Amino acid sequence: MKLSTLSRKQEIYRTAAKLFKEKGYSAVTMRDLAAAVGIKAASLYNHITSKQQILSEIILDIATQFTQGIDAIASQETDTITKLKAVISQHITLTADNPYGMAALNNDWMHLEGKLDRYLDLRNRYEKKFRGIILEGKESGELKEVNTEILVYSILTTLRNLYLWIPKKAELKKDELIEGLCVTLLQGVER
Amino acid sequence: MKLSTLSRKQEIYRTAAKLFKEKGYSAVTMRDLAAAVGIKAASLYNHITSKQQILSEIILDIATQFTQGIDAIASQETDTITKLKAVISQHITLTADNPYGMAALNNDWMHLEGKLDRYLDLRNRYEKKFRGIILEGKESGELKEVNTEILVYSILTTLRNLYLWIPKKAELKKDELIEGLCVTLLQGVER
DNA sequence: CTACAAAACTAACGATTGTTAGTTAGATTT
DNA sequence: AAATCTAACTAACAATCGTTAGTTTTGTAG
Repeated sequence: MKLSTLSRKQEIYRTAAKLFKEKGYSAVTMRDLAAAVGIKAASLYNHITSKQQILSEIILDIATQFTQGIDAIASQETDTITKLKAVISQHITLTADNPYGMAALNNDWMHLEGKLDRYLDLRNRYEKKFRGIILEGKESGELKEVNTEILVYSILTTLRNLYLWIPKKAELKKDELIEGLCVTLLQGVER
Repeated sequence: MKLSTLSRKQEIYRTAAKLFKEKGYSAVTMRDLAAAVGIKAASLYNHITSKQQILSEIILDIATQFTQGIDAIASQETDTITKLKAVISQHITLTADNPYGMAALNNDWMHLEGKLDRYLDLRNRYEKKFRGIILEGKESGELKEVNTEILVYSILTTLRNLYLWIPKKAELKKDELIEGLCVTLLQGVER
């Protein structure tokens, strides 16, 4: 019973994330979600407590993973390029694991209401750590003297939007993807 | 009267785009929009015909500009790097002109309903032209032999999401931004 | 000053929203 | 067999949605 409850609950979360990606949080009704799961809307409430909570759970779960991951990477004692490759690799791994959740995180975070501050904290912490890695690399001479903000924006945007693209290119092996993205983002494309 | 009607209408469109960026199309009610403009919801309909039409107008206007722009760039008789710089420059210019509209285009296109096919046509045409420029550059040896799809994804994603970032960094002069992005995207950051 | 049109208003409509209450079928435990 | 529990159901709620109808205010041209 505990097992079946849990799997039903997780089925609801997964289905919700998928619908949120397709239409956005606000456009998905509890009746949409229920139909996709194969039950009536009221029955959802035997497993979840509110629409809000579904969104919060999806987003904060992923955001926490990212923040913990970059904390670990930033505190490693290696060169900047290695750290950047680890960041890229983490993004690819977590996105491949949960592309629908990543979509919700990117597009629906502003509907978090009660958990909004918590999310923004995690997001700021992540960005600060990432910027720290970049600054370190510029000081050590490993990175070019490009405008820091442009660089941070450019890399983070590419990584944050991987969810739009990874599911469609499943044939690309993860290792090739990591390698290809590292070359493109770090070494550029101009010969 | 024609003048005041037009400016009121355009005020509604601009305000709508701004609200769409903040909360997404579905979460913005006609009462929200009316309040932001300073009138009652019913009064909006003296100027516009439906919520749908506001979204369609905002998105298709920008999408058309982008497609026309890349058609012109692709048919130029210059090297690939020059064309790519022109594409980057166009993105920066159009985004700076209308960052809220760019947000709607990126996040709310799936709510276009009747005009969805038209939008997808424009989008596909744009992507094909862009991919064509990339392939040309690889054939001529101007670009490295990186996976084409990774490259197309990486550059287009960065450019499409400039709206998230340009308004906050207004102090950056446009020329610096173009130069900085070209270096970052084309030549990479690794020394 | 009058006439007319543009643009605001109030009121309300039918539909849909998230959610609650109360009930029931079926499985598990005692 | 009786009791309990889980997870589904139907029905309905108050609120809010986009939009329409009808009316009043406002500004301008003759």
